[in-house]
Amino acid sequence: MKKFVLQKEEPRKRPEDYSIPYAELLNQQQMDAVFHEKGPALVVAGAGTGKTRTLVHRVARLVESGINPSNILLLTFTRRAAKEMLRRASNILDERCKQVQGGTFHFYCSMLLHRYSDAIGYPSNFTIIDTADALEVIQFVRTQLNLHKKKKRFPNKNTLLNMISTSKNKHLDLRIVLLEEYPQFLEQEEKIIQVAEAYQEYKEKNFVMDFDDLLINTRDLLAKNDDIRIKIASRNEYVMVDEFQDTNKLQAELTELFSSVHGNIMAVGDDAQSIYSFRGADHQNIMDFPERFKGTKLIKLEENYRSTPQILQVANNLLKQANFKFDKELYSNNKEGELPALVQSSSEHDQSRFITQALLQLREQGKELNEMAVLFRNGRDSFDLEVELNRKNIPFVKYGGQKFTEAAHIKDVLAHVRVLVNPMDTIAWNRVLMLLDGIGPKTAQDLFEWIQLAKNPYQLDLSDTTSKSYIDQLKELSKLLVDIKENDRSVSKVIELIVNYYRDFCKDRYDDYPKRLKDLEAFVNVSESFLSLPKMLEELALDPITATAVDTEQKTKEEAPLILSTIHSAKGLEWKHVFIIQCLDGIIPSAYSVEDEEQLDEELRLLYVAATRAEEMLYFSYPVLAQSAYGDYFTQPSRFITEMNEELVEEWKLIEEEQQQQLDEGDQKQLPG
DNA sequence: AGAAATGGTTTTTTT
DNA sequence: AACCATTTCT
Repeated sequence: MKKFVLQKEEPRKRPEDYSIPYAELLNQQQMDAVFHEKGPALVVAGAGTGKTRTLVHRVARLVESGINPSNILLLTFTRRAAKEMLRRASNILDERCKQVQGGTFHFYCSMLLHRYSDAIGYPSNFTIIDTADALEVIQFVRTQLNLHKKKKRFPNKNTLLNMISTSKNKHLDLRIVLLEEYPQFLEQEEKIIQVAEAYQEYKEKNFVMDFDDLLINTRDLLAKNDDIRIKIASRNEYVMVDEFQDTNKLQAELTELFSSVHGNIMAVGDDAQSIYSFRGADHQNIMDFPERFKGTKLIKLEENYRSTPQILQVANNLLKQANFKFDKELYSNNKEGELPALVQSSSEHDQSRFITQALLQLREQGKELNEMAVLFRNGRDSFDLEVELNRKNIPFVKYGGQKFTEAAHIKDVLAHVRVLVNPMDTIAWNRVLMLLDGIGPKTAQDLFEWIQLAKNPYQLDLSDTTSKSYIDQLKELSKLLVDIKENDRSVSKVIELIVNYYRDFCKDRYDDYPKRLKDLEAFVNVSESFLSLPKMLEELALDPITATAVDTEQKTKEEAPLILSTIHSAKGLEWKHVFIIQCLDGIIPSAYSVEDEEQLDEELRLLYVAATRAEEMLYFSYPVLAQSAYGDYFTQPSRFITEMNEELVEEWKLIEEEQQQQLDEGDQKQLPG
């Protein structure tokens, strides 16, 4: 027998043992995070302090040290963020980094639940409903319960879903939620609870889960089945959670469960950037982390590499206004810049003119459009600007506000897909049938009862009711569905057929149909990238198309577009020039938050997040006059801006060209000879 | 009875 | 602009 001696492999511990020169690329605190070995760690990272950079290098370092990439779990706020980080890690190391488990809590939970569906009594092909679907279910059970016929106005479906979701995310009784947050609806408590129960029942009967269910059911799965928990957590040798300040209590619990075998958990976040409490996020999670995970190593990243000192001064000054103080002061060794601008315009439209012209001027100076961004509190705050940008042919993409896949016309098309994928989908059939003339909630419901019993749910010949006005339309629909079912076509071909069928409905229903028809064409193109109809539905639910509109044809040659974004959707991103528009009291802070100190603080953090996106130059802009249905009225600039130390910003005055010329002439007259 | 039209109210941010 | 409740139409 021959002996072969295996050398003992020294675990790589010190930076010098690695091929990547980490010490040259990172500062000391970042190094501490990247080289943190075992046990829990909390990285408190201020805006622009290289948080993402640190996570990316930590992934690379762990993989390089020999950890199997699929035993690393990286949880992020969006799937896009996870993909981007793994791409960057692959760039600095190699492709192995792409095998790191990653994504949102919802995505990872969905994966686990599909795998262990038996344990919770669901079929493995249960479907996920997004917010818009959930709203339709609420609407459906609401009409079924026939709750109206009361002088008192019943909460709308959005409010109802918010109530239900809050009670689940914060683990409170629905009554308590009503008492604390919706006292105006307390009178209707019984009926609201009825809706909540009917909603829950619908989901269980139809084997669907909403976003909250994904988290709750995973928590229950792991908490009640120790064998499954150990199996899953054993695999998660290293767990990292990004944006920890925006996780909710459930997610904090899940974090603990996921890492419960190895205990190697690193959370990264910034309590000053917590902006999702409306969704149940609890920035207390950051403060509680060291208690939840005993022996936590605390690492603080404090040097900002993103912005000029002038921008940071403004950001720091904003935070000082908080009712509940932060112990935070960003500093930077970056080179000096200009004072942030405070721009007052006479109207919203003049504001749009200013932004557009300023953008064009910057472009002439050689700046790329995609180095600039316009940020705002609400999706609608950019409507006027969008019109102006279109007029000036400035290409832009908008993030936040209504998503592409949430628009009614796209939902209509998708409802046909859902009917084809699952003929028992009540809500989808409802939507499809109610498009037809003469079919309302009741008839749609009756037809669905019939469909449930039919041999072929797509063969809609109800020969005995020929007298009905909608019978011909029903035949058309049936022809489409049967045809798609019987032929094996590509996803995009199917979408094209549905769009062709739907086009006339679109024209009838919407005045702005040209725009919507364009969206439909774009959707046919987008659908090419999906492998199957069920996969498409799943992907779109967990990772919806975040832009508001999608280009019909990929205009590859054209320049990279300007970014318009809600502040919420701008999280984690950065641009050289950042314009924050509609800085008005009532908008930011939102009128709904001014009563409550904590909510007011969140609005302040929102403005802080917006301001810290800027690298070179920051502009706050607001109009003094606003239009409403009843006429124009004067507005107040945001209290956060008026309370700011005025030396930190420079006021810009907008002057019309003619006025300027008159001024010039006036000046000349005063000049001697 | 049930669909469509009309009038008055409310309107955030998103996985 | 979307939504809810009520009124009018088929």
